[in-house]
Amino acid sequence: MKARDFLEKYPVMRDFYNMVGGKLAEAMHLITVQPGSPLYRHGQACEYYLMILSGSVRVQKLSEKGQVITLYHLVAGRACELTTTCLLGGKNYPAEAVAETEVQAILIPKADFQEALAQNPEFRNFVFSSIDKGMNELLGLLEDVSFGRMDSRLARRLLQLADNTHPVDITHQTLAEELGTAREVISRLLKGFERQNWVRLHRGQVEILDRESLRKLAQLA
Amino acid sequence: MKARDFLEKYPVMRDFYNMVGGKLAEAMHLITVQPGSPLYRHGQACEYYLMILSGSVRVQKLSEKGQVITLYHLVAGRACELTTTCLLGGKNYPAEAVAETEVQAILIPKADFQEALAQNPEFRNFVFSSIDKGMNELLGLLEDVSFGRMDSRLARRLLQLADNTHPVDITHQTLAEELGTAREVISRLLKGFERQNWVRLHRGQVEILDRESLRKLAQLA
DNA sequence: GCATTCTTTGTAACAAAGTTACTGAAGCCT
DNA sequence: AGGCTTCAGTAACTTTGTTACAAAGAATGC
Repeated sequence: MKARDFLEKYPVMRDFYNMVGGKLAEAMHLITVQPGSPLYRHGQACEYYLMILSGSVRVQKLSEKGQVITLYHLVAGRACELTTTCLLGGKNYPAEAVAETEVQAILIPKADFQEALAQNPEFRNFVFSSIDKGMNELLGLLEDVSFGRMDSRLARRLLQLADNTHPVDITHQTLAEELGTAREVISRLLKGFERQNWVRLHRGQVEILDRESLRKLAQLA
Repeated sequence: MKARDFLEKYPVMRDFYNMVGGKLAEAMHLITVQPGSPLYRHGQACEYYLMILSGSVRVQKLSEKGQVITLYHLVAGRACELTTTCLLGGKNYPAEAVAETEVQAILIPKADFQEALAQNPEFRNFVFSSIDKGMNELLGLLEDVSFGRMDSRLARRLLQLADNTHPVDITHQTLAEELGTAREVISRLLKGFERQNWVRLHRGQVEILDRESLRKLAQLA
């Protein structure tokens, strides 16, 4: 794809494109991933720098018993920090990434990435602060999981999701995987929210009735 | 301190010293920290690369309510990965580090660190894989906190601690802060272990009687 | 349409972990 | 010895996680 067409199609990438320059831009691969398909799997070797152009990706960690917790989501313009650290460290992926929608992404081969990292101070800076951001996000999650109450965490997540599309289209199971808990816990809590008239529940959908009360619950811890 | 004396005193640093070379070695500061004193605090700006020469440091995250969870421990020869990411990203510390014993450490000023990072491929590699290791350790902790049972986690930690010194000298409170739970939970679980004759409890000390049973408990998740 | 099957949700009963509120025991200091 | 501080024990209760089903809604096949 020509640079012009590329930038016209993905305007979020303007700064990135200018930063990395034409040479790295040529090394990039463009990929499309279907919803539900993996971008990478646990244990897989890490060969490419990964950045999302469009759509949404869930990065999650599985336990041995098949339990799931979502680490973060990748949206347009965000590089996957886990991939980046992995690439730097030369180890295999410690988690997996799954497309939530159809996803467009760019891959930059390891060698080209490393060359750019060595030669381009601006890019180096970009990569380093992205790692730092990712680490901080993970620490926040750890704090939340360790000390936060589940009702509070659920309320917060619902509000976040409602910012994008209101009635939030999501199953209890998926919410459970977002927060690293069991489906039954989510059902129980949501039913409680409904009794307070904070939400109305439908199959595969949560309708938010009282943002303010949810916000208050989300606040505390 | 002369290089010779330094290496004689801290033989773990041989490889590191050879890697970074004399120039960086001259930029290093040597510090001593008393037990209980902080090496850095949450919110503080990060100005130095940090590596431990002797003693032991606990790196921990505090919640707003004063709850504590230990992220990892630094021992001789280990660089603090959180410090490193922080330094790369230019942000403030998202956690704190406290000396558990008397600690000797070296500090490398940010500017010297960055120069070495740019110019020394071997050092770059070292730093990158250390970050990767730190990230993986944190992900492991997250998994453990999210899905592991507390009795299993406690058993594992006791065995780890017993590897260093046998009767393990530690209070229930400190164990709780290691695992990110409440003191009461630890007391309850330890009392259970004692009833099974797996341990004997003393003030500020846990004596391990049945390693095998603890190991079995530690195993499962 | 109607039966079958799969997915999603509801719920009860119980276990594990976190919280609140005390009590008592052990060590330290004067 | 008496008083103070730190550490440990425990009961009662709440929240969260687990196990085990049941039922409702949606999709599929006939």
